[in-house]
Amino acid sequence: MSAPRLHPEFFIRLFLGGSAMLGPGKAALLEGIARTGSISAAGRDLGMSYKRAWTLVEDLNAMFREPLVESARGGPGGGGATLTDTGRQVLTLYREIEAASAAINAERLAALKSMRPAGNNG
Amino acid sequence: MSAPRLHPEFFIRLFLGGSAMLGPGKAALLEGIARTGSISAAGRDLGMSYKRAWTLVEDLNAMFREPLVESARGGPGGGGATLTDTGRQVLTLYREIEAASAAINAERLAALKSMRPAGNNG
DNA sequence: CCTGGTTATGTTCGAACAGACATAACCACC
DNA sequence: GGTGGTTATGTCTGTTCGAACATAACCAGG
Repeated sequence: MSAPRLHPEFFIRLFLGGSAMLGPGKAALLEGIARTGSISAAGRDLGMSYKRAWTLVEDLNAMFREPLVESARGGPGGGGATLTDTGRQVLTLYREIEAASAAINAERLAALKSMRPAGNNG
Repeated sequence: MSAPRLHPEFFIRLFLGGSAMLGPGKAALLEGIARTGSISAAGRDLGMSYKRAWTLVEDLNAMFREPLVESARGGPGGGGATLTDTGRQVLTLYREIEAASAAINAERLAALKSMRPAGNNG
């Protein structure tokens, strides 16, 4: 196993106006940063390059009035990154949206899956 | 205006196991076929090439036990395509999932949008 | 002062993908 | 029998996207 493949059957991508979009990748990255305290560590966990992780963070910080991630070069451990209050709020809202959608549609999703060919269920 | 830009805010992509996924594009295509009775006409409406539309139809037909689209070459009007019962069911379920998710998360989505910079609402 | 781990950026290469052409088969209709 | 509109496929090409590589700045700690 390489990246802890998030399985969900339910991928939600939010379009917040302009080209600002928020999906599973950015949410997972925010969560990884909250957990590890580092952009690069979060990126490693998710199997993405530091460059890509950093680019996503830049996108995230640009798409809200206040940044979601605060970062520091140097210092103890070489540096690090943490979620701001706004970052935590956005992540929480996204997770709630995911969970609520999955819960309210569980039956419909099961109906769809029951129409699939045998042996192809994930 | 080129393609009748589907409303968005809320894009849901379902992973049904294996590489089978169902998202807004395929749903719109199914709807277009139901409306126009033709793959190419539906493709034109959505601003996609016939090739692409046909490829998506092939995918859709392969991912369920029964085909979602039935097509005929030649005949009145040169040919055409229609949704099967399965096709209508799948489309209906997907639309219901979209609607239910949007409804139950309207408030959370508004909260997210309120955090965006001014003048960038879509 | 040197080292190590991190943030921050630029550049380059390859693969995946979408779009544009091109063609053939099919059949009601005139 | 030709025409027209459609389904059905293949090929090619340009573009986009990610991965990989390379560097630099930064600073606590030994």
